[in-house]
Amino acid sequence: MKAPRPRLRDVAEAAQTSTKTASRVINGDVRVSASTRARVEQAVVDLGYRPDPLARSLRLGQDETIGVVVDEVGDPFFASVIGEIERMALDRGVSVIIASTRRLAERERIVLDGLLQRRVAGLIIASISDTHAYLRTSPCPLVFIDRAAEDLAADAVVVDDRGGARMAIEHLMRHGHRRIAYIGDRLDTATARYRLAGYRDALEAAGIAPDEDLVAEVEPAKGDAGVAAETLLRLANPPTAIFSANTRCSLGTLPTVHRLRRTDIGFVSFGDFAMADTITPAITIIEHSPELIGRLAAERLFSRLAGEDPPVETILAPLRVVPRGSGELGPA
Amino acid sequence: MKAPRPRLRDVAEAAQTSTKTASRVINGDVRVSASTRARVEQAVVDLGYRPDPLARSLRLGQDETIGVVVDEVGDPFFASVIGEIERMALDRGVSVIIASTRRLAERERIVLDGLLQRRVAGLIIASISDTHAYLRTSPCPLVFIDRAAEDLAADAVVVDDRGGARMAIEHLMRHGHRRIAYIGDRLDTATARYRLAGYRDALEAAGIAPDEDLVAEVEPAKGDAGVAAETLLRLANPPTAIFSANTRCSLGTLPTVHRLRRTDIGFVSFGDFAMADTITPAITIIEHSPELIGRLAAERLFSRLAGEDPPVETILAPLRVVPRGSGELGPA
DNA sequence: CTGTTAGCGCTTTCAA
DNA sequence: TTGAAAGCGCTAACAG
Repeated sequence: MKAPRPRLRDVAEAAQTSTKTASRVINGDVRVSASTRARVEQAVVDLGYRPDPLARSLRLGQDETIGVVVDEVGDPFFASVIGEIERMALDRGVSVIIASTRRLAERERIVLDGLLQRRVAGLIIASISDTHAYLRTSPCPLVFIDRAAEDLAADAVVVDDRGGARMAIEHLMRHGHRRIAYIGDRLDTATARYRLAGYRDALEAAGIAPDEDLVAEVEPAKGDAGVAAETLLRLANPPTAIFSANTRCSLGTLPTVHRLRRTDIGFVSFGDFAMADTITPAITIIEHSPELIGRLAAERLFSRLAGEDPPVETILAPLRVVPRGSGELGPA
Repeated sequence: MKAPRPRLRDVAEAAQTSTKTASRVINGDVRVSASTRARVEQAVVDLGYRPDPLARSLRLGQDETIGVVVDEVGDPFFASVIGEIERMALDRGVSVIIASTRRLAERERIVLDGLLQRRVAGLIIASISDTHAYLRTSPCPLVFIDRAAEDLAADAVVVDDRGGARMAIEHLMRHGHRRIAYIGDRLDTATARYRLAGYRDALEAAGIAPDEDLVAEVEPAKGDAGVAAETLLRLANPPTAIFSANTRCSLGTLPTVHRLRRTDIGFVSFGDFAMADTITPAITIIEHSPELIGRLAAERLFSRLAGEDPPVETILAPLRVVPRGSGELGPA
C-alpha cells in the first residue's frame, strides 16, 4: 500500500533521459529541448513526483526555510509579527521555523545555532542578547526586529523607542500631568533602555525633576507589573498618570488599576492590545504596528534572498499617538 | 575567516578511526571501546563538531522536527497552544515548524504536504478540512487539536464543544435568560457545529423554542461579529444575553456591545482572552486552557515519537465555567 | 542540448 | 570492536 515516493531517477527513466536532464527541467533550466522537456513533465505528472527538499538542501548547502526568533510566540506583539512574516513566506512557498528565546541570551544562542546548523536561508531575529559576534560571519542574511544589533552591521526594523516614549510623556504632560510614573521591563534590552530614556528626556525637557519612586522596572517573565502598579498608586505622593512601556506591562497593570478603581488615572501604553479600545476609559496608545514591522522585515529578507544587495539599513517603522481617552484624562 | 564546519570525517581523522566508529560514538552506540570513544569525544570537542541535521535526516529518512499546523499564528488561542508546544519541543531539542492554513482546506493540504515532504517526525494539526484520506498512510504520528479528524483514527486533544456550549447556555438560563443569542463562526468546522448544537441542546432541554433570528454565523476572517451583534441588539425583540462561541467572536462582539452601551446584556464567551477579567462587567467564560491543550497534544506526540504505542485516543481537555460578572447579569 | 561521474554529510550493511 | 564501501536524492562539473 505504501508506494515509495518516486525519485528523480524514476522520472528520468520514465522520460527516457538522465537524471541531470530531468533535474534541469524541474529547475526550469532553459537549455533543454522542447520534446525532452515535455516527456519529463509528463513523467513528473504521471508519477506524482515531488522533489525531496532535504536532499536538495543538502546538495545546495542551503534550505528554503527562514527562521524567526522571538521572545515568545505567545506574546501578542510577536504573534502578530510572526503572523505577517509567515503570510509573506507562505506566499513565496518558503517555510518558516519559529523559535523562542524566552528572553534568555543563552537560549538565543542555542536556538540560532541550531537554525544556522540547519542552513536556513535567512533569519529574522528579535535578539535579547548584546553580543552577536558569532553571527558576524553568518552564512545567511539577517534582519533584526524590535531591537537592532548594535555590534553588527545588519538590517533591522525597529521603532523609535526613545522618541515614542517621549511622545507618550509629552502627550500626558499636555493634558496637565506632572507626576508621571513609568512601568517597564528591567533594562536587559536596548528597547527598554531607550524607552526609559525617552521618558526621562521628556521630563527633563519640561524641567520636571525626576523621581525614582515613580520608575518601576519589572521582571518581564513574571506578572510583576500589577504589583508595581499597586505600589505606585499607594505612594504617599502618587502619580497622576502612568506610562506603560510595553504591551505586556499594560496587560499586567490595567487589571490592578481597575481593581483599585483608579480608572481616573492618566494612562498611555506603548503598543496596542486586544480590548484596549473597549475598556473604560479606552486606552491611549503609542501605535507601532507589529504587522508592519513583520512585513518590512520579511520584505527586506526576501529582497536579500532574491540576490538584491541594498546597503545595510535600520528601518524605522512609524509611530504615532492614538488618543482614546485614558491619555487625555487630566490630573485630579 | 570562514572555517568550514568540521565534518564527521574530520572528527574520525583526528581520532584516528573511521567515520563509522565516530558515528557510533556520537549516536551513543555502546559497542565502542572506551579508549576509542574517549579519543572521538575529545576530537568532537576540539573541532567543535556538530552533526549536520540535514544529512542526518536525509540518511535516516526522518527529521528531528515536528510540524504544527493551525488556523493562524496570530489567533490568541493558537498562539498560546503553540507557545506551549514549542516550549516542550525546545526542551527536547526538537525544532518546530509552524504553518497556518488561514482556514483554507486547500492551503491546509499544501502545507501538510510540504511538511510531510520534509519528513517531519510528527505533526500536530488543527485541521480545517473534513477529509484526511491522504493522511491515512501518514509516515509520522499525528495529533489533532481543537477538532478531531472524523475520518481518521488518530489521536486528538479536544474539548467537549457541545457540552461546553450547553454549559454556557444553562448558566445564562440559570440567571433568568430565555432569549439567548448565539454568535459563532460559519459552520465550516466541526467545532462550530458542535458548539451550535450545544446551544440548541440547552434551549431544547429547557423547552425554549429556537428562534433563528438569534443565531448569527459570521465569517471568521472578517470582523463580522461586531456587525452581527449590532443587528441582534437592534432586533424588535432583542436577546437578553449573548453567547459567543469563540474568542475571536468575543473580541469582535464586545466593542460593539460597549459602543451601544449595552453592557447590561448577559454575556458568556467560549474561551478566555486578554482583559476579559478587567473590562466592566468582567466577562464570564467557558475556560479551555490553550496551554493545557498544547501540552497534552505535545505529550502525546512525544510519547509516540519515543516509540510508545498507546491506543489511539481522543483526549478531552477539561472545561469549566468561570463566572466573572457578565454571565450572572439577569435580564432587564 | 545531453549524460556521466562525483559527492553534499551522514549511516548502514557486511565482512574482517 | 572496527572499517570499507555503498547510497539516501539531489545537483554541479565537465565532457560529449
